[in-house]
Amino acid sequence: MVPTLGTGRERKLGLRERKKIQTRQAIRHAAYRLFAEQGYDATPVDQIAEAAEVSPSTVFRYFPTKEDIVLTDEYDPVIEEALRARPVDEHPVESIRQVLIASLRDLVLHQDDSIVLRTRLIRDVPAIRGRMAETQAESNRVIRSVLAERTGKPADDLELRVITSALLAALHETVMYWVDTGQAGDLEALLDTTLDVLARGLTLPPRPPTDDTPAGPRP
Amino acid sequence: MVPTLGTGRERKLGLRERKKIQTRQAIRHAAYRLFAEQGYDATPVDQIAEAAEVSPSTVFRYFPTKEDIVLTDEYDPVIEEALRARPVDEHPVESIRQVLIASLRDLVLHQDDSIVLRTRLIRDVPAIRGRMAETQAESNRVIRSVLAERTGKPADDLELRVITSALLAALHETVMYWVDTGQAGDLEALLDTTLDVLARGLTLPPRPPTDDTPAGPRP
DNA sequence: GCAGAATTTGAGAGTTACTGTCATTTGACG
DNA sequence: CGTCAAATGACAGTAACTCTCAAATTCTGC
Repeated sequence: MVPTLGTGRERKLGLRERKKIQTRQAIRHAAYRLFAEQGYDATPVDQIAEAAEVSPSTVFRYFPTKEDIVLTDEYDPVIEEALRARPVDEHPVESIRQVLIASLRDLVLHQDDSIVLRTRLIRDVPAIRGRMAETQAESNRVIRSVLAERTGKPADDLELRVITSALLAALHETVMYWVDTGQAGDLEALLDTTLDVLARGLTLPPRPPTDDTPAGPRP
Repeated sequence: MVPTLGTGRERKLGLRERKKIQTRQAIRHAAYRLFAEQGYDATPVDQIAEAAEVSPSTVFRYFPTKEDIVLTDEYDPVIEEALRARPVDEHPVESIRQVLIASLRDLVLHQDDSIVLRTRLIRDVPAIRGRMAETQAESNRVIRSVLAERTGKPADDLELRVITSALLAALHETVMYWVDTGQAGDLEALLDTTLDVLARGLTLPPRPPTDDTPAGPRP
């Protein structure tokens, strides 16, 4: 099969492709609705299929596992690109900080609240939480490869592995904290705190907030 | 295989309790052997039950999920106790370092190679890897509570959560690295490297080891 | 437009990890 | 020995997948 090269963008999606995207979204929307209504475990795939008006086979064709209906994250390429755009000699923690804050603002701008739904499911459903480890491992790999490129170190270098895994775990924990506290605080400020702790070498703050600085997040 | 009965401290346990321990081990040993022989996914629980000479019901009574046959770690209480024994004002990263190195030496002393088998399964089987996240979350909670006690901070404090999750993720990554490289290097030295990276704020080493400058503290 | 190729879909049967129930067995103990 | 509680096994049932194959749908060359 020889696709016509360089004929514009993917503006001209065939009917087939469009239907696929449509089906995918139908399944996901149906699933999210049912999960919210009756819970994840209490919602069989058959029911999702029925609600999305497809056969159960089709659901599994689009999402290899039920968990994948919730956990399909397409942020990795975005993060990767943004990360590559940072100055080469910048401290990794600082680079991540900038990239995350930027994409976070983007999300807020687009009123995308699916993160909250997703994060709640990740927190509450063990199966999803487990599968989350997989996607996090993937992000890990992506970020590590960027850091490897710019430091000249091999991608399987222990120190790189440690840096990225610790970083990602800490960030994940921060979002969890945010959701745990009802998304009350300012996520940006929380991320700042987290990255500071990391940059500080996992120590507690050098001085306790005994003065009248009203900086702390108040849930 | 003839089990040696009633030796050592098991004397005080009733026959019932001893049989329970025996059954538990029989299941686990059968499972490990079959997993090694034919792979995890290719080994149904029924087969494990048969090999262990118990009914499938019994297997599920001892291990709620198939993954739990692999992932039952009873190290948490040990770690917790050892951690509490450290000086209160010690840097958390340093406390962990000491505790881990001690228990590591203990493992090597007892010729316990189940860690390697386990870690390989964790690396290679997605289902187990996923469930691993759960047990790690549990360890997370335990360690966090110890740190909370000695710092006076609430257990759900963001900074504590960040410290423990980053720490555990980094340690897990280190063991993975060790297994990836065929358990060739010295695990203690690897742990040192890792904890140094954390204490250093996730930076790369200040200067590459090109000259003969006497390095920092090397025990 | 149309025939045929390629792809997607649905239906159904099969496997496996679990869950719940209940009768039987087995160790604990006076 | 007899009784009681705990452990076990047999069985039925559910739900998440997997595989296979035929029917429906879209694409392609003419």
